[in-house]
Amino acid sequence: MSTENEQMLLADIGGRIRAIRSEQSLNLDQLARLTGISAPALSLIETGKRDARLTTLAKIAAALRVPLSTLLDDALSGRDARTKDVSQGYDLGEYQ
Amino acid sequence: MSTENEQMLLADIGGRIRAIRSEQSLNLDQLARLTGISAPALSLIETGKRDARLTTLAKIAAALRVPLSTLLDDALSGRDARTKDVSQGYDLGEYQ
DNA sequence: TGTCGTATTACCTATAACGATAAGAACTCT
DNA sequence: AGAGTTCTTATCGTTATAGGTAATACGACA
Repeated sequence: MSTENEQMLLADIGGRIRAIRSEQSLNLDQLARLTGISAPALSLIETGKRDARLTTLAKIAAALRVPLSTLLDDALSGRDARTKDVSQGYDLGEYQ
Repeated sequence: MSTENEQMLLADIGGRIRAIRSEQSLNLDQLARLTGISAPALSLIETGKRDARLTTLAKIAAALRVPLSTLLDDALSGRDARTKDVSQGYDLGEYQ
């Protein structure tokens, strides 16, 4: 998986977190205390510079009181999943 | 956030991945080649013993051709998010 | 210009993910 | 019992997350 797509995914989800946080008028320090994640770490995640772990995202979702799936909504992950390709690369034929 | 809840979250999502993989009649080696993630790593994730990174989950979702949100669907993250508590702990009053 | 609030970036250390490989368990066949 | 397939567990090396702290932008506003 190209690092480019990963960057877009992280930036997309980070932006979504920031949007929700802003809606709730929380600053990074406040969210840091609510989640137990440091403000610098949150900043990296929101700006798409860090590839957070699942439980880290779950803490953020819980603090923002939104379902985890909302954060990932449909980020460019399995986009076009059912329709066509997965932007090349994943072809069973080569292996099985 | 209690480690107990995290374990349940990881186990829940891992089980969901395994279910989808089984539906598609893929074994761990095949999924490993599709994702670029090693079979042992996939095993740990599916059994809830590893806290995977976001891009790792995205690779799995892409290989299984399902949206990322499907994997997390409503796992016990922001469950009851809008209704009541978040199973204690996250109370703005204490901080702001 | 200076200050306040907020966010970013840069160190550091500890912990954990991840790949690779190998070894072990479990289960079904003949 | 032995062979085959699938999954699990363990160990090792590399790399990245995450917290802490401090320093550095970037605003707005008096």
